[in-house]
Amino acid sequence: MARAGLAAERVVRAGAELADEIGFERVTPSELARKLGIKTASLYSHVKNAHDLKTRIALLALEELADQASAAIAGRAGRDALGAFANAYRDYAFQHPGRFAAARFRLDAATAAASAGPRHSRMTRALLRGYDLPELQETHAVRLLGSVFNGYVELEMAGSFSHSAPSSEESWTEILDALDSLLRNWPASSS
Amino acid sequence: MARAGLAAERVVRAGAELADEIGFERVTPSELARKLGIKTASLYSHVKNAHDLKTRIALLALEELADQASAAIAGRAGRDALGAFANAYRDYAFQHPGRFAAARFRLDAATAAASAGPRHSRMTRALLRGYDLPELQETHAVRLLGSVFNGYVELEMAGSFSHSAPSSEESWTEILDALDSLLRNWPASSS
DNA sequence: TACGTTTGCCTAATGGTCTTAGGCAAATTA
DNA sequence: TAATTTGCCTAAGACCATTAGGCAAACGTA
Repeated sequence: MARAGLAAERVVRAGAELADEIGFERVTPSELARKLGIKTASLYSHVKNAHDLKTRIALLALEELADQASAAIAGRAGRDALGAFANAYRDYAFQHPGRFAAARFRLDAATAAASAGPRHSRMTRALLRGYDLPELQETHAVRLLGSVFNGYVELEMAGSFSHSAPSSEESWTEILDALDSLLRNWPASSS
Repeated sequence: MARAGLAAERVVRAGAELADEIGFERVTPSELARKLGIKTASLYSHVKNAHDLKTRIALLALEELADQASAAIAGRAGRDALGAFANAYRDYAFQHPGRFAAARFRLDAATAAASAGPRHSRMTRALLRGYDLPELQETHAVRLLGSVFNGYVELEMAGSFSHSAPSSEESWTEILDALDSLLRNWPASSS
C-alpha cells in the first residue's frame, strides 16, 4: 500500500479538517476515527496518543500560517506590507477557525522551536525593516505586533466586538493605521 | 458523619484554586471532587455539570479581574493609569494563571453580558478620558488596548518571550510607553 | 511466480470519565 | 419534637483513551 508516514499525514490532515468543523478542543481520537470510518483503536498505529494528534495538527497549522504570511508580504513594504501580513493572519483564522485554535496549542519548548513559529516571527522582523526602528526597539515592536494580532483575533472570534458599534472591520483598519503611525514615530526609550 | 460543609459558592472557589494548581483546562468534576474529598457524583447537587462549573469559575475570575483593575486606576491618570491598569491585568495572570485562563473561557452571549467583562471594558474607556482622543476613535483604542494586554500576556505565559533577549519585563515597559505615545498622537482617520 | 514482511485495520479488555437516579442520616426549621 | 432540607452516599449507563494481540491484504524481493 502506501509508504510509512503518508498514512499518518493523511490522518493529521483529516484531524485539521475535523478541527475546522467541530472546533479544535473537540478533536479526539474517537471523534476522528468516527470521521474516518475506522475503529478508535486503529488510530493508534498512526498517532501516539491524543496529545500527539493535537500536536501534529498544531504543527500543520503553524506551517500553513507561516506560508500565508510569507505570500502576503512578498513584494510589499511599509503600511502595505503591515496590512497584508496582518490580514493573512486574520483571514486564516476566519477561514480555518479550528486550525487557528490548533496553532495556539501549547507546545513544549523543543517542539515549538522546531515548528514554523520562529519562521513567522522572522517574517515579522523582516516587515519591520521597512520602518526605521532603533535596533534595540525592534524586538519590542515584534512582540507588540504579535500581541495585537493575536489578541485582536482572539477577542473578535470570541464575539467581543460583535455587539457594539463601530464594526470590527472598521476597528481593524484603524488599528492598523495606528500601528503604522506608531512604528513611524516610535518613542525614544526612557531608560 | 462529619460534613464537608459545602455550599455552591465554596465549590466554585475550590474550583478556582484547583485551576491555579493544575490549570483551568484540567478542572473537571472528578478532579475537583478528589480535591474536596468527596465522591464525584456528590458535586452535582452544587453544580449542574462540567460546563456549568467552568462557567462559574470564569465568572468569579472576571469579577476579581475587574476589581483589581478598578483598584489600580483609582486616583491615577495618563501614563500612570495606563501602567497601573495594564499591570493589574498582567499581575493577576501570573498570580492566578488558572483563574486567568478561566476568564478567557468562552461564555455564551447572555452570560457574558451579565458578567464583569463589560465593567472591565468600561474602565478601559474611563482610562482613555485622560487622553484626548477623537470620540469616534475611542472604541478603536479600547479594542487595541484589550488586544495588546490579552495578546501579550497570553504569549508571555506560553513562553514565547522567555528564550530570547531582551527580557519580557523590558518589552512590557517599552510597549506601555509606545502605547502611551500612540494615544497622545492618535492619527486622524484616513476615511 | 512464490515468500516473507509490512501495513492497516480489527476485536477484546482495562480503567478512567461524566452524568442521572434513588437513598440515608445529619442539620435545620417549625 | 416532628417535618423538611441539605450534603453526602452507592449504583449504574454510556462514552472515552489506551494497550495487546491477531489477521488478511499489499508490498518488495528472490
